Amino acid sequence: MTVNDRQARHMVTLSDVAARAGVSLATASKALNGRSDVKAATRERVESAAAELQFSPNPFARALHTRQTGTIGMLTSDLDNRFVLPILLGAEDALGAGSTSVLLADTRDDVIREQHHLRVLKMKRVDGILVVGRNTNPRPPIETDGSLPVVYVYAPSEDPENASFTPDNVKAGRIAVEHLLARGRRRIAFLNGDMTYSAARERVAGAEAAMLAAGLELVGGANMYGQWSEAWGRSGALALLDGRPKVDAIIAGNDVLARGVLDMARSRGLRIPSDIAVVGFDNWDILCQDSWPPLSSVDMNLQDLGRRAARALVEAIGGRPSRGIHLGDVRLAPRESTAIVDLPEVPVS
Amino acid sequence: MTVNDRQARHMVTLSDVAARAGVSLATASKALNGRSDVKAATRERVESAAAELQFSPNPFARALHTRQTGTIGMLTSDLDNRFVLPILLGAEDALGAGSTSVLLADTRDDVIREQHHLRVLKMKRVDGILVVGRNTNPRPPIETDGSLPVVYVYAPSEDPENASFTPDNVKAGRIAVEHLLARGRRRIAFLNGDMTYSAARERVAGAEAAMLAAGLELVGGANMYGQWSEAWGRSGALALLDGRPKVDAIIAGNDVLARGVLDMARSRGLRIPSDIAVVGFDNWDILCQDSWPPLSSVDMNLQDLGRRAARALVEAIGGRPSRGIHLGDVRLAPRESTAIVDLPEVPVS
DNA sequence: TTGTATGCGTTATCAG
DNA sequence: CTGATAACGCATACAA
Repeated sequence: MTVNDRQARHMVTLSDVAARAGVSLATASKALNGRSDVKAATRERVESAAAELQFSPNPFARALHTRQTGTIGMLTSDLDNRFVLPILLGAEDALGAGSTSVLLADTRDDVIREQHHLRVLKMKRVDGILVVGRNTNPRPPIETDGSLPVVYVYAPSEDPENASFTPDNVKAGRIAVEHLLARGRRRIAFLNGDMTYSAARERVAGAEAAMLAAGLELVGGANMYGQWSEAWGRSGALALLDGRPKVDAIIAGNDVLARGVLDMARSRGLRIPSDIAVVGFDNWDILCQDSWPPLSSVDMNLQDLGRRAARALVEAIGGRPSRGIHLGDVRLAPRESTAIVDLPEVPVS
Repeated sequence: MTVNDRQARHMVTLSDVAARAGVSLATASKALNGRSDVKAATRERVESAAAELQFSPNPFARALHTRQTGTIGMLTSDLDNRFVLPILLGAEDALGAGSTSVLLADTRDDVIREQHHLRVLKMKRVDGILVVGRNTNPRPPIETDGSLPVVYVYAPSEDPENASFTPDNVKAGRIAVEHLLARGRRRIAFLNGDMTYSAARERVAGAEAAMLAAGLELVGGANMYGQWSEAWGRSGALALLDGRPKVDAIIAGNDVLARGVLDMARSRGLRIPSDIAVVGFDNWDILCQDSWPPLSSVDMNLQDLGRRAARALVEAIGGRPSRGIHLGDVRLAPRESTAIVDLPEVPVS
């Protein structure tokens, strides 16, 4: 159980395999790595010897030579953030399929900690680094000597030369509107979250553009910013529900806000979706799937984003770097809060 | 940017440091590692030389020798699970302070994947493994040859000889009741989640014991099991609210259920907490902090649990293994849903 | 096609 | 106190 015991335990090495196969160490190495020319029969002998001994090459001895560690560093600014999880999952997914593994480092959004972890990751000789932001606001690039492949996810790098993967928030806003229009809604309001988030600004921009394209305007305009809180969702909704013109749909800047909107709408005696439709963003299952009623939401496809970013990193490590901002696709997850209902004919405004 | 470039880049090695300090390789090594006796002046020279050259020892060369990799594996059955995050965070916290880093592996709760990842982790020569379960149900131990230190978190190992860290769900149930009793509530019901979860069974057991200790009984008994869903929270609450005797407090098996209870209570025109108090478990901020009203909840202290487990693993790696199930402390996070109010005098039952 | 010898960057064991 | 020197496990020119 202790380290000493493990040290004592003889790990089977390549020499053991070679001995068992009756060949030299070099031949065993070549056979196992598919190098050079090795007689098929010999290779077979070596391989079965390796299998019988359950040989697994010591990655450190190998790394000493190849300078490839089969490990990438994941620098996340805030692990305790629901958005990083699916990204991490996707990355782990894409990498784990190969044999590269993920070294995790949480910086707590702290510059000092970030530099510390960066140093540690470099020390561990990671093959590349995935930088995961806590929101989609562009962030300053990490300091490297340029020799280490880096890919940014969620929060893109401020340097457009770097490779970044971030969700398409503009499109997200657009498809929210298009979904509601398709459901026959016309008097749509956009209750937004914190203005300092580019996600908030881009989502409403996309929504506004889609409304314009349909010859409509957002009820209450495009500047209903507040906080990412249910409380603001409730109070914002209250203002909208009591205001004029009457809205028949509210797009909330994210699912948390949408929950507040649902609560307030119900408490005002409105039926959802017949009186008013509600749609959120992020498609956070815990908030959407089982709310009253279940909430339609735009899914930002974060897992896929993480997967793509990880793949790009692997490519970069392989010498095929990518550049620029890659927008991740998004899609709407329809639920009861925007279900089709027979709407009464109402004159516009 | 490519691998070749990096290979070309000359990494400063210990010989460089030694040369610059004008000492031998061996002396430099000793000086830097505080080994053996080295003259203070010499050590100083070596250290400054190392600093000037920004020397960082190649961990692979080192691992080749010491058999210690400074890396632990984290085998999580379900990364996309809110409970693993704080645990991971705590572990990362405890480990990152030293220089051990975390190799992440998500098994998707799949036996095949688990074995695969286990193999990979062993191949990468991790110093130890932290196994994080998706719930607190005991799980079968992972297959190792016993030479590798393993610590189980959240889901304890079925083998009592292994080291496990799991939250104290019994105590959690108890303090929920004690909190409500202290707030003057007497007719308390426990609306529970999925019966197959030991967390559900233990929480209600703790609650029941605490009621008994106060000479009371749970309204509706200890068997109101259902699902971990808001829908069940709503329908269960409906039954309780319309039933007899009238309850003045509902303990929900977790925060999700509690949200359903809140929704239903409000929709029945009840005021919270004056008419009825509600308390949940897990203290999931997104659900508790900003609900209507904010929800009191028992915090399972997962981050601390992760931290403790990680420390135990480090100890085990150092040759001081621990054994058995360690219960993590829990505490109540009071919010408005159980705030003190002037309760009307009511006869019991 | 196979084997020999050498080096990768450290640490550890000995002599000096 | 310091310095050669031998491992550690593997990959690879080069020789056979």
